[in-house]
Amino acid sequence: MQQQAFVEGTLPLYLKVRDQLAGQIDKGVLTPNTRLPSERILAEEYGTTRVTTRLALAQLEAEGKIYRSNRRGWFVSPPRLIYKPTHDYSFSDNVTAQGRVPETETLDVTATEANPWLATKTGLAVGDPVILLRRRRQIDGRPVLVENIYLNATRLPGIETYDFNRSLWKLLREQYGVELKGKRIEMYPTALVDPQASAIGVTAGTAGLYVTRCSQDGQGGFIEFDEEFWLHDALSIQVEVS
Amino acid sequence: MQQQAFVEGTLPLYLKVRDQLAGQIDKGVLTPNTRLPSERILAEEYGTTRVTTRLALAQLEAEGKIYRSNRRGWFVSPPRLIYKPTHDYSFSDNVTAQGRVPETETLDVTATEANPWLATKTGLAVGDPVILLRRRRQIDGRPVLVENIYLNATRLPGIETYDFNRSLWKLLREQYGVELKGKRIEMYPTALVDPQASAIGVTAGTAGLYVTRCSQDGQGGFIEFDEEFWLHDALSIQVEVS
DNA sequence: TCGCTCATCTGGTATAGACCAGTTTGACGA
DNA sequence: TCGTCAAACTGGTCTATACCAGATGAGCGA
Repeated sequence: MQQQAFVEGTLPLYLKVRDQLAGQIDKGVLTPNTRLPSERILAEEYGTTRVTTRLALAQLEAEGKIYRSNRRGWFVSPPRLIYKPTHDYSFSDNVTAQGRVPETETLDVTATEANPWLATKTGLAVGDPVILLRRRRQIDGRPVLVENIYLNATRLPGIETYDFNRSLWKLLREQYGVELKGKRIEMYPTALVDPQASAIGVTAGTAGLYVTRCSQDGQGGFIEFDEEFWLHDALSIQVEVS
Repeated sequence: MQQQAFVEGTLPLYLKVRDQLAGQIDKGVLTPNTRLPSERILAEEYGTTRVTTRLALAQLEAEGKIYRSNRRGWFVSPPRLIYKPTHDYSFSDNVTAQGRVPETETLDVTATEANPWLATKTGLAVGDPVILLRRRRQIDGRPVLVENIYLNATRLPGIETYDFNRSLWKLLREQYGVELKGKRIEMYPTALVDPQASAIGVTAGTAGLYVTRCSQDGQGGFIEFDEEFWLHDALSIQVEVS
């Protein structure tokens, strides 16, 4: 992306503070996952108050340059994970391939039924049995997304008995002989609200990216519908068409 | 997306205000492009201060439910434009097809050279001649994106003389016989900073989506590299793979 | 050595003001 | 009737302060 044009002294104070900190990040003085000085100390350093300092920090957070860890402080954001939704099937493989450490936790598994919203998304009938799987996934120890996975219980009998802390894609292939083919992906930026915000451990209102993915097998049968809530600074999406 | 779970009275005040306003929007009491009451009036209504009220408004803004117009007030966001980057070539056609009114303004056209950053993105050599075209695009009178388009000046001689307030894709096809084929798309959520923020007419720090698109013709030759800065609440992206 | 407690540090939420800079509107005058 | 201009109103920025709740780490005791 282009650099911000230099602007003279009429720049608001909170943007001057932003520019100072952004400069230190870009120059590498502050490296990924480094903690910034506390808000009170920054306020004193720049001769202003916490409120104004927080404006500057919120700005950097919105740009994806820093993130906060609940009541522990502000940290420099690591590089974004490159995510190719049309190619990547395995979160773990993708994270590992980029030299980072993935982790997946299953939050809960529930047997339920398709509601009207899910029915329109998947082509199921309202009331069809589905398994709802909620997982949290981390990169280098930082939670970056939570996901709700709706599985076609008719097509995948007994799937709720397996271990979900591994690649779902491999499970489907090895246990059910399913090869995922077609995908319909939809995404837009939004803020994370509860319950997803607390599941990731961020405050409500943190910027995020909402991604849904509907997968089918080779015959066009519905297999799984995936709803992902990402931290907005954690990923960069790439799509190639030819 | 899922609804936020109901939480009891320990909810912070600014989230209660958020929920009240969000309810009015969801129920249709407040309709798209309606102005909200002013911050001072909302503060009085909810028995709190402007700072807290602004927290609630910022939260709704982050969710994409409302947007602000500089010193004119807060407004309810219209529906997101559905954008299929792999299929859609024409902004105008896409907006029109969704029953809305597009508008394109050319900000400036500059003859320049590929810098190292552009060279890696496009495959051009550093110093190769390019035309930089900056445009602003609106939906229903609201600016929703600015874009920097880098055109291959060698491949498209004299292109700087045309009218750019129309579809670039049609211009390329009709005047140069170019059919865009391959595309490499990259996008991530970030905040808009100057000069893009002022070009759209929002304050620096407004949430946005940064999209780049590199297009080639049928022979794989580089045609144009497009850098788009969208308001984050203005679009929903859809990608289909089979 | 290990576990617990508690002081201290962090950000999170909130109040109560102030002044500034664009936008809008309505009254006034030509 | 129409344009002008000033008042009123909007959000934008900022100060100064307060208290809360979760995270942390030092130190104490078993």
